[in-house]
Amino acid sequence: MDPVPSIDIGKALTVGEVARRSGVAVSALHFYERKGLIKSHRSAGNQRRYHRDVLRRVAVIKVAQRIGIPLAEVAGALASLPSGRSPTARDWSRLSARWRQDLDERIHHLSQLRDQLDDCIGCGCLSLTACRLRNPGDALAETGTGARRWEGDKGKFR
Amino acid sequence: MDPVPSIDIGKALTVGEVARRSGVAVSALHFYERKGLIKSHRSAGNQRRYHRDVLRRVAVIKVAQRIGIPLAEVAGALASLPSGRSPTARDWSRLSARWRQDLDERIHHLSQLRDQLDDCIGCGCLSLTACRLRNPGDALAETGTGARRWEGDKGKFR
DNA sequence: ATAAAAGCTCAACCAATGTTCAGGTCAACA
DNA sequence: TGTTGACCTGAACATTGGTTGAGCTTTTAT
Repeated sequence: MDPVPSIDIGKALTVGEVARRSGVAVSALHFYERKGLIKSHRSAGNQRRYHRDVLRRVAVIKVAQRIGIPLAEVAGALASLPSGRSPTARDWSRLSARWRQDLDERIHHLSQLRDQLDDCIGCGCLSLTACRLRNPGDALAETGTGARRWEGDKGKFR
Repeated sequence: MDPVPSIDIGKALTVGEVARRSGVAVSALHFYERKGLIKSHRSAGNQRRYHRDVLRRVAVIKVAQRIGIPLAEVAGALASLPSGRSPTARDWSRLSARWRQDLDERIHHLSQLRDQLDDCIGCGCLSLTACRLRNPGDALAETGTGARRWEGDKGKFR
């Protein structure tokens, strides 16, 4: 077996390996690192080496992205995890429950919008005074200055 | 070949007036014009003057934005309208029916995602092989290279 | 030993939706 | 007539989530 396993490092992963196994591009991993979502240590020759738990972290990132959570928020959430250890099922539970709420609100928001649109298609009004579509603020508050949320996972032209 | 405004021009609107009455910034109106969503003619001194129907067009734009239709698509839709005349109730009906579909799909998409998330919160797995959240493609196809859709109307820091 | 593959950094660029600024002009009111 | 507020253009900047390229180094395979 392994003659020199000081601590179970379990073979660090290179950036290319992480990219292949997680399905995100190398450039994206660099980017996530700059943004503080993942960490690496360096080889003697200054190349990135990742602990295996990075795979789970990237998985969390990808799911959060699909839900529509901006990276900055994911960064905060991941930072709240005890560093050094891999996110456990319990950690994931905590994060995902929060994000689920977010998702739910978004769905609710869109559903209300759809209902208003249905009304409006009927009346065809776009009336300045009466149309609820044109006059938000009752059901749909313009909730301050937040990051934009994207829905789709498109935009992967390759 | 237009000696005098014979037809009821009804006092053209300045860009400031349109901004105040439509609730969008002057800079946004310039932008919409560059993108071909609205048109203006010019005063003797090269200032923009708008026909009143611009207000209705801007209303359509704003609603489309809330629904999450990218401007380029709105531009196409507005261009398909007989130019020169204001969008009628019937025009609006046609457009909004299409956009409603779009909205519906988006809601559906998000709902599926929520259901998957619910499953996953329960199991806490994020399993590489089993987790549907991590392995899209069955219910949620990564549908090609489309424009991103935004949900919120935030990001108006002023 | 050497060549190819993979990795490094930094900068520039993409798309979408605008805003802000600088420098100059126009229009309306007193 | 003068002043002030509204308007003009063009360029640069902002945000989010990355990608692409140039130029150079490290690692791996033959």
